[in-house]
Amino acid sequence: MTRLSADERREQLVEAAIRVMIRGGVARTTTRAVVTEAGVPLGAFHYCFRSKEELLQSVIERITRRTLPPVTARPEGATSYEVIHAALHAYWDRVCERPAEHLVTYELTQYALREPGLADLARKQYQHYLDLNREHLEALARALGTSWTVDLPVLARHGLGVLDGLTLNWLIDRDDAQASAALDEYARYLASVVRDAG
Amino acid sequence: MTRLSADERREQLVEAAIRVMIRGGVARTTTRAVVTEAGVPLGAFHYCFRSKEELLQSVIERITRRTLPPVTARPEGATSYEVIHAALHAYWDRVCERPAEHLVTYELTQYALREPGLADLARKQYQHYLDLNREHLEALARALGTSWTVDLPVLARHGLGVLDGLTLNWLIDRDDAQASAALDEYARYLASVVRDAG
DNA sequence: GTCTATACACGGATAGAC
DNA sequence: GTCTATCCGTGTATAGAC
Repeated sequence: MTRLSADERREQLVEAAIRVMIRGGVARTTTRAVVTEAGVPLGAFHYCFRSKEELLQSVIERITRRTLPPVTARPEGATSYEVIHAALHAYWDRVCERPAEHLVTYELTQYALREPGLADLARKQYQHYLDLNREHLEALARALGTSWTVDLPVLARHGLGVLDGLTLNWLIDRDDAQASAALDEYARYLASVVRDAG
Repeated sequence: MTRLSADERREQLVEAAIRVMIRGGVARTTTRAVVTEAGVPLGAFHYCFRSKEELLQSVIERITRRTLPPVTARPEGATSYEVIHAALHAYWDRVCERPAEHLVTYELTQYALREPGLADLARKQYQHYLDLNREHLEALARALGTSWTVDLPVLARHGLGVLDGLTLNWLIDRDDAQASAALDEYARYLASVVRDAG
Protein backbone atom coordinates (compact mmCIF):
# COMPACT_ATOMS: atom_id res chain seq x y z
CA MET A 1 0.00 0.00 0.00
CA THR A 2 1.14 3.52 -0.70
CA ARG A 3 2.32 5.65 2.16
CA LEU A 4 -0.17 8.38 2.97
CA SER A 5 -0.31 11.27 5.41
CA ALA A 6 -2.49 11.02 8.48
CA ASP A 7 -4.81 13.68 7.03
CA GLU A 8 -5.33 11.71 3.85
CA ARG A 9 -5.94 8.61 5.94
CA ARG A 10 -8.57 10.41 7.97
CA GLU A 11 -10.22 11.49 4.75
CA GLN A 12 -10.22 7.92 3.45
CA LEU A 13 -11.63 6.55 6.65
CA VAL A 14 -14.44 9.09 6.92
CA GLU A 15 -15.54 8.42 3.36
CA ALA A 16 -15.28 4.68 3.89
CA ALA A 17 -17.35 4.96 7.07
CA ILE A 18 -20.08 6.80 5.19
CA ARG A 19 -20.16 4.10 2.52
CA VAL A 20 -20.37 1.37 5.15
CA MET A 21 -23.20 3.21 6.92
CA ILE A 22 -25.12 3.64 3.70
CA ARG A 23 -24.76 -0.03 2.95
CA GLY A 24 -25.50 -1.55 6.33
CA GLY A 25 -26.61 1.13 8.76
CA VAL A 26 -24.87 2.93 11.60
CA ALA A 27 -25.17 0.02 14.04
CA ARG A 28 -23.14 -2.28 11.82
CA THR A 29 -20.47 0.33 11.18
CA THR A 30 -17.60 -1.08 13.20
CA THR A 31 -14.02 0.12 13.07
CA ARG A 32 -13.11 -3.17 11.43
CA ALA A 33 -15.72 -2.74 8.70
CA VAL A 34 -14.50 0.78 8.07
CA VAL A 35 -10.82 -0.05 7.75
CA THR A 36 -11.62 -3.01 5.50
CA GLU A 37 -13.74 -0.78 3.28
CA ALA A 38 -10.96 1.80 3.13
CA GLY A 39 -8.34 -0.86 2.46
CA VAL A 40 -6.44 0.37 5.49
CA PRO A 41 -4.91 -1.91 8.13
CA LEU A 42 -6.75 -1.98 11.44
CA GLY A 43 -3.77 -0.63 13.31
CA ALA A 44 -3.90 2.54 11.25
CA PHE A 45 -7.22 3.49 12.75
CA HIS A 46 -5.96 4.59 16.12
CA TYR A 47 -3.31 6.95 14.97
CA CYS A 48 -5.83 8.72 12.76
CA PHE A 49 -8.59 8.88 15.36
CA ARG A 50 -8.34 8.66 19.10
CA SER A 51 -11.50 6.57 19.20
CA LYS A 52 -14.51 5.48 17.22
CA GLU A 53 -16.42 8.39 18.67
CA GLU A 54 -13.95 10.79 17.12
CA LEU A 55 -14.50 9.16 13.73
CA LEU A 56 -18.26 9.50 14.08
CA GLN A 57 -17.82 13.13 14.98
CA SER A 58 -15.98 13.68 11.71
CA VAL A 59 -18.60 11.70 9.82
CA ILE A 60 -21.43 13.81 11.21
CA GLU A 61 -19.63 17.04 10.37
CA ARG A 62 -18.86 15.82 6.88
CA ILE A 63 -22.42 14.74 6.15
CA THR A 64 -23.87 17.95 7.55
CA ARG A 65 -21.67 20.13 5.35
CA ARG A 66 -22.37 18.00 2.31
CA THR A 67 -25.91 19.37 2.12
CA LEU A 68 -26.01 21.69 -0.84
CA PRO A 69 -28.17 24.78 -0.90
CA PRO A 70 -30.98 23.95 -3.30
CA VAL A 71 -31.30 26.03 -6.40
CA THR A 72 -34.32 28.24 -6.67
CA ALA A 73 -35.27 28.39 -10.32
CA ARG A 74 -37.08 31.47 -11.49
CA PRO A 75 -39.12 30.86 -14.65
CA GLU A 76 -41.11 33.76 -16.10
CA GLY A 77 -44.86 33.71 -15.72
CA ALA A 78 -44.93 30.91 -13.15
CA THR A 79 -47.43 31.05 -10.31
CA SER A 80 -46.28 31.08 -6.70
CA TYR A 81 -47.46 27.52 -6.33
CA GLU A 82 -45.45 26.39 -9.33
CA VAL A 83 -42.24 27.97 -8.07
CA ILE A 84 -42.72 26.53 -4.59
CA HIS A 85 -43.70 23.16 -6.00
CA ALA A 86 -40.53 23.07 -8.10
CA ALA A 87 -38.35 23.98 -5.15
CA LEU A 88 -39.85 21.28 -2.95
CA HIS A 89 -39.56 18.65 -5.63
CA ALA A 90 -35.94 19.59 -6.18
CA TYR A 91 -35.37 18.57 -2.57
CA TRP A 92 -37.54 15.53 -2.95
CA ASP A 93 -35.72 14.29 -6.03
CA ARG A 94 -32.50 14.22 -4.06
CA VAL A 95 -34.16 12.12 -1.37
CA CYS A 96 -35.45 9.65 -3.96
CA GLU A 97 -32.08 9.44 -5.67
CA ARG A 98 -30.22 8.60 -2.48
CA PRO A 99 -32.65 7.14 0.04
CA ALA A 100 -30.01 5.24 1.99
CA GLU A 101 -27.98 8.38 2.49
CA HIS A 102 -30.93 10.17 4.03
CA LEU A 103 -31.75 7.23 6.24
CA VAL A 104 -28.19 7.37 7.55
CA THR A 105 -28.68 11.00 8.47
CA TYR A 106 -31.56 10.12 10.75
CA GLU A 107 -29.77 7.11 12.17
CA LEU A 108 -26.72 9.19 12.95
CA THR A 109 -28.71 11.87 14.70
CA GLN A 110 -30.39 9.33 16.93
CA TYR A 111 -27.17 7.51 17.61
CA ALA A 112 -25.55 10.80 18.54
CA LEU A 113 -28.40 11.74 20.86
CA ARG A 114 -27.65 8.66 22.94
CA GLU A 115 -23.90 9.30 23.22
CA PRO A 116 -23.01 11.97 25.77
CA GLY A 117 -19.97 12.97 23.72
CA LEU A 118 -21.99 13.44 20.55
CA ALA A 119 -25.33 14.83 21.69
CA ASP A 120 -24.25 18.45 21.34
CA LEU A 121 -23.07 17.78 17.82
CA ALA A 122 -26.49 16.36 16.97
CA ARG A 123 -28.11 19.54 18.18
CA LYS A 124 -25.72 21.69 16.18
CA GLN A 125 -26.40 19.56 13.13
CA TYR A 126 -30.13 20.07 13.54
CA GLN A 127 -29.68 23.80 14.08
CA HIS A 128 -27.70 23.91 10.85
CA TYR A 129 -30.53 22.27 8.91
CA LEU A 130 -32.98 24.65 10.53
CA ASP A 131 -30.88 27.61 9.40
CA LEU A 132 -30.63 26.19 5.89
CA ASN A 133 -34.37 25.79 5.73
CA ARG A 134 -34.90 29.36 6.91
CA GLU A 135 -32.48 30.67 4.27
CA HIS A 136 -34.20 28.58 1.66
CA LEU A 137 -37.59 30.00 2.54
CA GLU A 138 -36.14 33.51 2.45
CA ALA A 139 -34.68 32.86 -0.99
CA LEU A 140 -38.00 31.51 -2.14
CA ALA A 141 -39.84 34.61 -0.96
CA ARG A 142 -37.25 36.77 -2.67
CA ALA A 143 -37.67 34.82 -5.90
CA LEU A 144 -41.40 35.41 -5.65
CA GLY A 145 -40.86 39.10 -4.98
CA THR A 146 -42.89 38.93 -1.78
CA SER A 147 -42.70 37.75 1.82
CA TRP A 148 -44.35 35.23 4.12
CA THR A 149 -47.40 36.00 6.21
CA VAL A 150 -46.15 33.60 8.89
CA ASP A 151 -43.28 34.37 11.26
CA LEU A 152 -40.19 33.04 9.50
CA PRO A 153 -38.64 31.01 12.35
CA VAL A 154 -42.00 29.33 12.92
CA LEU A 155 -42.44 28.65 9.23
CA ALA A 156 -38.92 27.25 9.03
CA ARG A 157 -39.41 24.91 11.95
CA HIS A 158 -42.78 23.80 10.72
CA GLY A 159 -41.36 23.26 7.25
CA LEU A 160 -38.36 21.31 8.45
CA GLY A 161 -40.75 19.17 10.43
CA VAL A 162 -42.88 18.49 7.38
CA LEU A 163 -39.91 17.59 5.21
CA ASP A 164 -38.26 15.42 7.86
CA GLY A 165 -41.53 13.67 8.59
CA LEU A 166 -42.47 13.03 4.98
CA THR A 167 -38.94 11.85 4.23
CA LEU A 168 -38.82 9.47 7.16
CA ASN A 169 -42.25 8.11 6.36
CA TRP A 170 -41.37 7.54 2.73
CA LEU A 171 -38.17 5.80 3.75
CA ILE A 172 -40.38 3.33 5.58
CA ASP A 173 -43.09 2.55 3.04
CA ARG A 174 -41.65 3.94 -0.23
CA ASP A 175 -45.08 4.99 -1.41
CA ASP A 176 -44.06 7.50 -4.08
CA ALA A 177 -47.56 8.53 -5.06
CA GLN A 178 -48.77 9.26 -1.54
CA ALA A 179 -45.56 11.00 -0.59
CA SER A 180 -45.73 13.19 -3.65
CA ALA A 181 -49.35 14.07 -2.95
CA ALA A 182 -48.53 15.01 0.64
CA LEU A 183 -45.61 17.13 -0.56
CA ASP A 184 -47.89 18.89 -3.03
CA GLU A 185 -50.26 19.63 -0.20
CA TYR A 186 -47.39 21.27 1.66
CA ALA A 187 -46.63 23.30 -1.48
CA ARG A 188 -50.27 24.39 -1.61
CA TYR A 189 -50.05 25.43 2.02
CA LEU A 190 -46.86 27.43 1.43
CA ALA A 191 -48.46 29.15 -1.57
CA SER A 192 -51.32 30.14 0.73
CA VAL A 193 -49.02 31.94 3.16
CA VAL A 194 -47.23 34.21 0.70
CA ARG A 195 -48.38 37.80 0.86
CA ASP A 196 -50.72 38.68 -2.03
CA ALA A 197 -51.23 34.96 -2.43
CA GLY A 198 -53.94 33.19 -4.41
CA MET B 1 -37.33 -16.78 42.55
CA THR B 2 -40.93 -17.73 42.03
CA ARG B 3 -41.80 -20.20 39.35
CA LEU B 4 -43.58 -18.56 36.46
CA SER B 5 -45.13 -19.75 33.24
CA ALA B 6 -43.38 -19.09 29.94
CA ASP B 7 -46.11 -16.62 28.99
CA GLU B 8 -45.62 -14.59 32.14
CA ARG B 9 -41.90 -14.70 31.55
CA ARG B 10 -42.36 -13.36 28.04
CA GLU B 11 -44.49 -10.59 29.43
CA GLN B 12 -41.85 -9.69 32.01
CA LEU B 13 -39.08 -9.70 29.43
CA VAL B 14 -40.93 -7.52 26.93
CA GLU B 15 -41.73 -4.94 29.58
CA ALA B 16 -38.18 -5.03 30.88
CA ALA B 17 -36.84 -4.60 27.35
CA ILE B 18 -38.97 -1.50 26.89
CA ARG B 19 -37.69 -0.02 30.13
CA VAL B 20 -34.10 -0.71 29.13
CA MET B 21 -34.67 0.89 25.74
CA ILE B 22 -36.21 3.97 27.28
CA ARG B 23 -33.28 4.30 29.63
CA GLY B 24 -30.39 3.65 27.28
CA GLY B 25 -31.62 3.35 23.71
CA VAL B 26 -32.21 0.39 21.42
CA ALA B 27 -28.54 -0.11 20.61
CA ARG B 28 -27.66 -0.79 24.23
CA THR B 29 -30.58 -3.13 24.77
CA THR B 30 -28.77 -6.45 24.98
CA THR B 31 -30.29 -9.70 26.10
CA ARG B 32 -28.12 -9.50 29.21
CA ALA B 33 -29.40 -6.03 30.08
CA VAL B 34 -32.98 -7.18 29.57
CA VAL B 35 -32.79 -10.27 31.76
CA THR B 36 -31.00 -8.32 34.47
CA GLU B 37 -33.71 -5.65 34.39
CA ALA B 38 -36.39 -8.33 34.57
CA GLY B 39 -34.59 -10.14 37.37
CA VAL B 40 -34.63 -13.27 35.23
CA PRO B 41 -31.64 -15.56 34.76
CA LEU B 42 -29.96 -15.34 31.37
CA GLY B 43 -30.72 -18.95 30.57
CA ALA B 44 -34.44 -18.22 30.80
CA PHE B 45 -34.27 -15.99 27.77
CA HIS B 46 -33.99 -18.68 25.15
CA TYR B 47 -36.90 -20.78 26.19
CA CYS B 48 -39.13 -17.72 26.09
CA PHE B 49 -37.83 -16.38 22.80
CA ARG B 50 -36.04 -18.19 20.04
CA SER B 51 -33.77 -15.21 19.53
CA LYS B 52 -33.29 -11.56 20.28
CA GLU B 53 -35.06 -10.74 17.05
CA GLU B 54 -38.17 -12.52 18.30
CA LEU B 55 -38.09 -10.42 21.46
CA LEU B 56 -37.82 -7.23 19.44
CA GLN B 57 -40.75 -8.35 17.34
CA SER B 58 -42.84 -8.63 20.49
CA VAL B 59 -41.57 -5.28 21.72
CA ILE B 60 -42.56 -3.54 18.50
CA GLU B 61 -46.01 -5.09 18.53
CA ARG B 62 -46.50 -4.15 22.16
CA ILE B 63 -45.44 -0.55 21.67
CA THR B 64 -47.57 -0.16 18.57
CA ARG B 65 -50.72 -1.36 20.30
CA ARG B 66 -50.02 0.78 23.32
CA THR B 67 -50.93 3.92 21.38
CA LEU B 68 -54.26 5.12 22.66
CA PRO B 69 -56.82 6.83 20.45
CA PRO B 70 -56.78 10.46 21.56
CA VAL B 71 -59.93 11.92 22.98
CA THR B 72 -61.66 14.55 20.94
CA ALA B 73 -63.24 16.97 23.37
CA ARG B 74 -66.28 18.85 22.18
CA PRO B 75 -66.86 22.11 24.06
CA GLU B 76 -69.82 24.28 23.07
CA GLY B 77 -69.15 27.46 21.17
CA ALA B 78 -65.55 26.64 20.36
CA THR B 79 -64.15 27.60 16.98
CA SER B 80 -62.77 25.00 14.59
CA TYR B 81 -59.29 26.22 15.33
CA GLU B 82 -59.78 25.81 19.06
CA VAL B 83 -61.04 22.25 18.75
CA ILE B 84 -58.21 21.30 16.40
CA HIS B 85 -55.67 23.08 18.57
CA ALA B 86 -56.86 21.17 21.63
CA ALA B 87 -56.68 17.83 19.83
CA LEU B 88 -53.15 18.47 18.61
CA HIS B 89 -51.97 19.61 22.00
CA ALA B 90 -53.46 16.51 23.58
CA TYR B 91 -51.07 14.53 21.40
CA TRP B 92 -48.24 16.91 22.09
CA ASP B 93 -48.68 16.74 25.84
CA ARG B 94 -48.16 13.00 25.70
CA VAL B 95 -44.93 13.51 23.76
CA CYS B 96 -43.68 16.01 26.33
CA GLU B 97 -44.60 13.75 29.22
CA ARG B 98 -42.71 10.77 27.84
CA PRO B 99 -40.05 11.99 25.44
CA ALA B 100 -37.82 8.95 25.86
CA GLU B 101 -40.65 6.63 24.95
CA HIS B 102 -41.25 8.43 21.71
CA LEU B 103 -37.58 8.48 20.88
CA VAL B 104 -37.55 4.72 21.30
CA THR B 105 -40.37 4.42 18.78
CA TYR B 106 -38.26 6.10 16.12
CA GLU B 107 -35.16 4.15 17.06
CA LEU B 108 -37.05 0.89 16.86
CA THR B 109 -38.47 1.66 13.46
CA GLN B 110 -35.04 2.44 12.06
CA TYR B 111 -33.51 -0.58 13.71
CA ALA B 112 -36.26 -2.74 12.23
CA LEU B 113 -35.77 -1.26 8.76
CA ARG B 114 -32.19 -2.58 8.78
CA GLU B 115 -33.12 -6.11 9.87
CA PRO B 116 -34.53 -8.25 7.06
CA GLY B 117 -36.65 -10.20 9.54
CA LEU B 118 -38.18 -7.05 11.00
CA ALA B 119 -38.55 -4.67 8.07
CA ASP B 120 -42.07 -5.82 7.24
CA LEU B 121 -43.11 -5.30 10.82
CA ALA B 122 -41.79 -1.72 10.66
CA ARG B 123 -43.96 -1.08 7.62
CA LYS B 124 -47.01 -2.56 9.32
CA GLN B 125 -46.32 -0.43 12.36
CA TYR B 126 -46.17 2.70 10.23
CA GLN B 127 -49.34 1.72 8.37
CA HIS B 128 -51.05 1.34 11.73
CA TYR B 129 -50.07 4.86 12.77
CA LEU B 130 -51.23 6.15 9.39
CA ASP B 131 -54.62 4.51 9.90
CA LEU B 132 -54.88 5.93 13.42
CA ASN B 133 -54.14 9.40 12.10
CA ARG B 134 -56.77 9.05 9.40
CA GLU B 135 -59.34 7.91 11.96
CA HIS B 136 -58.40 10.76 14.22
CA LEU B 137 -58.89 13.30 11.43
CA GLU B 138 -62.24 11.73 10.61
CA ALA B 139 -63.29 11.96 14.25
CA LEU B 140 -62.18 15.56 14.33
CA ALA B 141 -64.25 16.44 11.26
CA ARG B 142 -67.22 14.65 12.79
CA ALA B 143 -66.79 16.58 16.02
CA LEU B 144 -66.78 19.78 13.97
CA GLY B 145 -69.87 18.68 12.06
CA THR B 146 -68.12 19.13 8.75
CA SER B 147 -65.54 17.51 6.47
CA TRP B 148 -62.10 18.20 5.03
CA THR B 149 -61.54 19.96 1.74
CA VAL B 150 -58.40 17.89 1.19
CA ASP B 151 -58.41 14.22 0.21
CA LEU B 152 -58.33 12.34 3.50
CA PRO B 153 -55.48 9.89 2.77
CA VAL B 154 -53.33 12.81 1.62
CA LEU B 155 -54.25 14.87 4.65
CA ALA B 156 -53.49 11.91 6.92
CA ARG B 157 -50.09 11.30 5.42
CA HIS B 158 -49.21 14.95 5.42
CA GLY B 159 -50.37 15.22 9.02
CA LEU B 160 -48.48 12.18 10.20
CA GLY B 161 -45.42 13.66 8.53
CA VAL B 162 -45.87 16.95 10.34
CA LEU B 163 -46.35 15.32 13.73
CA ASP B 164 -43.46 12.88 13.27
CA GLY B 165 -41.20 15.65 12.04
CA LEU B 166 -42.06 18.11 14.79
CA THR B 167 -41.73 15.39 17.41
CA LEU B 168 -38.37 14.21 16.17
CA ASN B 169 -37.08 17.75 15.92
CA TRP B 170 -38.22 18.60 19.41
CA LEU B 171 -36.60 15.44 20.75
CA ILE B 172 -33.35 16.85 19.43
CA ASP B 173 -33.41 20.44 20.61
CA ARG B 174 -36.22 20.44 23.23
CA ASP B 175 -37.26 23.95 22.24
CA ASP B 176 -40.78 23.96 23.71
CA ALA B 177 -41.70 27.43 22.53
CA GLN B 178 -40.71 26.93 18.92
CA ALA B 179 -42.25 23.47 18.77
CA SER B 180 -45.49 24.76 20.18
CA ALA B 181 -45.55 27.64 17.70
CA ALA B 182 -44.96 25.26 14.79
CA LEU B 183 -47.71 22.98 16.07
CA ASP B 184 -50.08 25.94 16.28
CA GLU B 185 -49.26 26.77 12.70
CA TYR B 186 -50.27 23.25 11.74
CA ALA B 187 -53.51 23.74 13.67
CA ARG B 188 -54.12 26.96 11.75
CA TYR B 189 -53.54 25.09 8.50
CA LEU B 190 -55.97 22.33 9.47
CA ALA B 191 -58.59 24.90 10.42
CA SER B 192 -58.19 26.39 6.94
CA VAL B 193 -59.00 23.11 5.23
CA VAL B 194 -62.30 22.37 6.97
CA ARG B 195 -65.33 23.01 4.79
CA ASP B 196 -67.07 26.30 5.71
CA ALA B 197 -63.84 27.28 7.36
CA GLY B 198 -62.80 30.72 8.51
C1' DG C 1 -39.18 -26.47 33.26
C1' DT C 2 -35.52 -23.73 35.34
C1' DC C 3 -31.12 -22.02 36.04
C1' DT C 4 -25.56 -22.13 36.04
C1' DA C 5 -21.79 -22.29 33.51
C1' DT C 6 -19.79 -21.76 29.34
C1' DA C 7 -18.91 -21.65 24.28
C1' DC C 8 -17.77 -18.75 20.66
C1' DA C 9 -17.69 -14.69 17.73
C1' DC C 10 -16.95 -9.92 17.51
C1' DG C 11 -16.07 -5.33 19.08
C1' DG C 12 -12.74 -1.52 20.45
C1' DA C 13 -8.35 -0.66 21.61
C1' DT C 14 -3.20 -1.43 22.19
C1' DA C 15 1.71 -3.43 22.29
C1' DG C 16 5.35 -3.81 19.99
C1' DA C 17 7.85 -5.41 15.66
C1' DC C 18 9.41 -3.21 11.50
C1' DG D 1 5.03 6.28 10.59
C1' DT D 2 3.05 1.73 9.50
C1' DC D 3 1.24 -2.65 10.28
C1' DT D 4 0.65 -7.50 12.81
C1' DA D 5 -0.69 -9.85 16.57
C1' DT D 6 -3.16 -9.79 20.50
C1' DC D 7 -5.74 -8.31 24.77
C1' DC D 8 -9.97 -8.02 26.94
C1' DG D 9 -14.72 -6.95 27.40
C1' DT D 10 -19.25 -7.96 25.79
C1' DG D 11 -22.71 -10.00 22.86
C1' DT D 12 -25.81 -14.03 21.52
C1' DA D 13 -26.67 -18.47 22.16
C1' DT D 14 -26.32 -23.23 24.17
C1' DA D 15 -25.02 -27.45 27.08
C1' DG D 16 -26.10 -29.69 30.64
C1' DA D 17 -26.89 -29.92 35.82
C1' DC D 18 -30.87 -29.74 38.86
